[in-house]
Amino acid sequence: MSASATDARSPPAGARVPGSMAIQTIHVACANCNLRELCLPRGLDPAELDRLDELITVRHRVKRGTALFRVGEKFSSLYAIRTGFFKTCMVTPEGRDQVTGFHMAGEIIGLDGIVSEQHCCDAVALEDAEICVLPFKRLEALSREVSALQHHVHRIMSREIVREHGVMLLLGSMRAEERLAAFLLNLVQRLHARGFSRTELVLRMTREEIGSYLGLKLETVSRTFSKFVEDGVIEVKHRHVRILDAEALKRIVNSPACL
Amino acid sequence: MSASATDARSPPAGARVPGSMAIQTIHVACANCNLRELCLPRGLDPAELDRLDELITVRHRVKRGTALFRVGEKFSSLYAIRTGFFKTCMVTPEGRDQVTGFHMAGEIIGLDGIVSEQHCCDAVALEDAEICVLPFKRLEALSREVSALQHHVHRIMSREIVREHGVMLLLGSMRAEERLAAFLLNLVQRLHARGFSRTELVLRMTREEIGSYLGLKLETVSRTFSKFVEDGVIEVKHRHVRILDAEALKRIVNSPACL
DNA sequence: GGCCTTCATTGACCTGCGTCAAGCGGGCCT
DNA sequence: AGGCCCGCTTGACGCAGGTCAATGAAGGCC
Repeated sequence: MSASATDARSPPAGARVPGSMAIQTIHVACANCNLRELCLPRGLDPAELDRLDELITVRHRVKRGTALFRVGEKFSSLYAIRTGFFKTCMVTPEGRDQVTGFHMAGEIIGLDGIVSEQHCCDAVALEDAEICVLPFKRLEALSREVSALQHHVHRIMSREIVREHGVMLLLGSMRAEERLAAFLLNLVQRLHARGFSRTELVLRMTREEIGSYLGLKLETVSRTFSKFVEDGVIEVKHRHVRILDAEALKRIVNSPACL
Repeated sequence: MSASATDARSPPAGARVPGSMAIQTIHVACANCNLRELCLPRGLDPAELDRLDELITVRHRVKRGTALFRVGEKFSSLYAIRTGFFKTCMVTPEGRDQVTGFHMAGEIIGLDGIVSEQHCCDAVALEDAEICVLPFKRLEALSREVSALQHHVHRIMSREIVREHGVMLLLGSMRAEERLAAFLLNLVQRLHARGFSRTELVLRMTREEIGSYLGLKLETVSRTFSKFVEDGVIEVKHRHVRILDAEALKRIVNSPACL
């Protein structure tokens, strides 16, 4: 069905790559990437996968602590995280900043830049990372021809909107313990979907970054961790966290707080 | 407290069922709609506009207090607000709820439903409203053919992501006065873009709804309004607000808080 | 018009989290 | 190996905003 929509129209200029894959830092085809189940639409047939591969001509490494993009930079591409861990954060004029998300392998970042053609947040690698560059103009062109891809792009954006709804709920109505419990459960669930343990995780971010994301101060994050340890819910050794009682965490999140 | 909180939000059961009394069909072409500059891509030529018009076969009225869609309902369409005012809100299992946005004429709601094919929040009219139904499957099909429309859909979703980033910043790092000042400035700016005064506005939502959106209790919202009135920054009469000193509000938002 | 429900305001008090400060341990650099 | 710095923990204290309660004002409904 995707094919039928494609003919008739003149192909957009530059949709096809002018050859040379020589410049790319890393060479991995989408078809071989072990994230394809997470990152790509399942419905793509091999021919469509090849076309997507042509689109992604650049993959590169981002060193820990460096930015993939920054506020105000011109938007031209989305980025798929192959390995590594990113935070996105906004900086207000007065210097306050706010972590708006943590992003791991298989996730797409850069969506904020589409609307005004420039990025409105920073994306900083919290550990050495590898990313695929998806030139947005060409992604749009291809998704006009491959409806499964088009729908996938829509789903990715919608998922980000829903995720942010969840963060608003957290920031707007939860107390410190609930926020941290929700945060841990969310992280470990996403890691589990990537084949990691569902009880153990290594935090890639500082207490201050967690606090910024959760609308708490770093001291409160630290104290809340200690509280959880005291209660036997988790074990913490620096950035290593082991969840001893996931049910207790879930109960904390769902606690009616008052009443 | 439980009584007042829940009653306020649960409209008469069944009032929202599509096709029932609250919702009636209206006939207005996009080409004649006075919101076309806000709602539609500017780049559309008349022929493309006609095709969009074909897609939007249903326009409805939604009565104040009734829901356009609810959590868990199957997603099939986006909705463009022609007139009226909506809130979107999430409800947690334990009954806490969180207003995630206020939406006015020219804005598109329902984007949350794309990812899982069901809505994950409620959209409730805060005043009698008229909306255009955009069947999403057909919108996708048309935007595969009209690239200006495709890009517009992407921009709308990106804008929503950026808006939510802003709310996260607000919820995560601002104090009560800053939140309310930012809220008022945002509202009046959006109203001004629709031809209304830039100094006067009528709040369509209760103090409790404002509080929910801003992560504050209704008493705090009320007190903060009173504080602003005392300081001569605004005048408040019930839901009528006049901004006397917009600069002061801006200063409050940008205040370095401490230091 | 009068009643009733809902919304808003204000006061008094309480508490969760922020603030400030001190100390400590690990990792990194030379 | 040693030292330094950064990130983390913990304690003491204060305050912004939450909680509880009482009162009043406005709009809908008969």
